[in-house]
Amino acid sequence: MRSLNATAASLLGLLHDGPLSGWDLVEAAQARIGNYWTLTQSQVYRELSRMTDDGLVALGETGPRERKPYRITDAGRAAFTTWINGDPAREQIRVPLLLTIQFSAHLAPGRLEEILTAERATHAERLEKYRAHAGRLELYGELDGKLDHVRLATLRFGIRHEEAALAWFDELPELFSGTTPPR
Amino acid sequence: MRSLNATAASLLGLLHDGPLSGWDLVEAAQARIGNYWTLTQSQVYRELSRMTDDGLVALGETGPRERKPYRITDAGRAAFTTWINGDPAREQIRVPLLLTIQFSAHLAPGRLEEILTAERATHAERLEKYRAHAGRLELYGELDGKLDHVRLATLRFGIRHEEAALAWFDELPELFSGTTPPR
DNA sequence: TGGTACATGTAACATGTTACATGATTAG
DNA sequence: CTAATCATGTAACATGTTACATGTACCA
Repeated sequence: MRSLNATAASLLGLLHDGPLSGWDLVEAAQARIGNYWTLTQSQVYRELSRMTDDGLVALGETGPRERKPYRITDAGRAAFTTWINGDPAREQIRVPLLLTIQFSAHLAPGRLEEILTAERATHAERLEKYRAHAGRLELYGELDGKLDHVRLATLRFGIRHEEAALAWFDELPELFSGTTPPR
Repeated sequence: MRSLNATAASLLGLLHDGPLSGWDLVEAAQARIGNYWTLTQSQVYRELSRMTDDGLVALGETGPRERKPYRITDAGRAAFTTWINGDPAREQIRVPLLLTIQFSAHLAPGRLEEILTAERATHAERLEKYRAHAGRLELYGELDGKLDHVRLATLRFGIRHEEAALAWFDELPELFSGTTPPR
């Protein structure tokens, strides 16, 4: 049996909480793992039919609006458990902005500053979004005593990284000013 | 004319400094942009033959060991300039470890700690590597007065992010301990 | 009754990964 | 002379992206 890829495994992970249609899965993935894992609707349907062939999920009765709920099978649960207990794959590192900087000698005058300003703004927005979300989690956690640690942990990862990005943007002018930093 | 992808554009960027063979390009890419952009040897040869067809690079005389130097053409330079002046693409966010955490309820006992320890170590190693590299750059910069700002800037990005990662690893136990952090 | 959100899916293509096959040159 | 490194390339496949086609149900 072919081993799972991270995207397929994530869908199985989401299906542990109960049957979901392809559409539901896209929504759930966006909400639960969308901050650090992207998948498209197209991929979801592809993985679902593949996993159906492999017996990892099974199709339920078609509901209203052609809704087709998938549920995880025992084989699916087994495959998922194997996958999750393996070593996580290496992080993907793909930062187009750093390519722009690497080759910034070829930029039109003023263009670098323009790009940096725009990029900094999107990072600042993301940070705000994460902080607001984390704040809501903590608030509800205090109210009902059931803090969603897992969600909070992944959010904190995003927060740390966005803070790092902003700090970097802010030290950039100094780096480019030509003064060798004291050691 | 089809527009460039970031990988092809990077190769053109590297070719601005003079003709390079496919092999050279793999090495150069690894050294210059490998910290935040991955490409395989296979991709390099594919992009080179595509760009040759499109007239963006041209093949020189075969040298020793079947060495085939490619040089950038005027069309290549034009395509590159257009590409680099465009908005950088969105960052890729793919963090398998966060999937592991999201679904950590399904981990075998003790497995989460094991994984976190291993992951933290690889981040710590990367941080050390980046710091050492940045230190060398700064040292040479002081000696000959020509500090490589661009290289240093991209390294600092990596350093900031690895520091963020380590700080996150270190706050994790507290997050999981169940105490709602004070606001 | 008409627009919006729900819902499924395919097609075509781009990009990325892994494995393999082949030969040239150099260093020990 | 032989192992390592240099060097090119193909094949097969996996994954990701974009665009399109189709139809359903709700709600204003």
